Amino acid sequence: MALTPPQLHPAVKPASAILFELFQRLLAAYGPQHWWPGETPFEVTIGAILTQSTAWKNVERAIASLKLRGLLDPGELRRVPVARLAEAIRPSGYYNVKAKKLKAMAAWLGAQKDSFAALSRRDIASLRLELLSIWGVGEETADSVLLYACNKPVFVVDAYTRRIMARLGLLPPTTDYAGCQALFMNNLPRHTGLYNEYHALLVVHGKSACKTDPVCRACVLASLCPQGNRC
DNA sequence: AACCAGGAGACAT
DNA sequence: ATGTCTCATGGT
Repeated sequence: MALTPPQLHPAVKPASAILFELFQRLLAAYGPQHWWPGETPFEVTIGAILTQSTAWKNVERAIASLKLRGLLDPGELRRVPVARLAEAIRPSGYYNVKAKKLKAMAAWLGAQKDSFAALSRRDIASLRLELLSIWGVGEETADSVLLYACNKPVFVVDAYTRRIMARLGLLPPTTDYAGCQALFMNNLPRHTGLYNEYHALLVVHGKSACKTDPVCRACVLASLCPQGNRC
């Protein structure tokens, strides 16, 4: 094509500006979240699997149960029979599949010498592919481990992120994981601390009143919503 | 008392 | 490639 039509009106506000403003508002409204709730990178990783489609409250119970039984350790997870592991994580739901997932993760960690320090030194792209190859680890779980356990600048996308972005009109509702992740990573500086806090804030906001209301009142993102109060 | 949580794998289309 | 089903406890 030879010609690019002249821009008749100034381009819409760049995505980078919108995303940064969104972040500022969430931070001002909810405050720093200091995620991930977990004392060690290993515990973060276990939590990332246990929280799949599950309320965090139930995950806390499962993790407490693992601690109580001395199972919150990669070696112990490898040793314990799956049936007993399933029983231990029962409050988190889906305990049979999740027991298998924890086993798969523990086995892989063993091949990494159970060292998150070593993992954190590795290349992001190849590490992500390896995490995705573990049974039970999908994109969100892999990215949660990369960001919150390995301190990598990788943006985590979840159901809340998708819904909020769609309601703000920043993405089509059908946008896939990679597309949603790209919006953030291509328009924000690749800083671990920023991604850490941003994702946490999106989750916190997602759980707020805006969850079910088609039109939410007193929403902290009100001024960013295109048509009415729908974030 | 239905509805749903900080998803992912198996399987059909 | 995209859609549907399954997995399961506990809170609202």
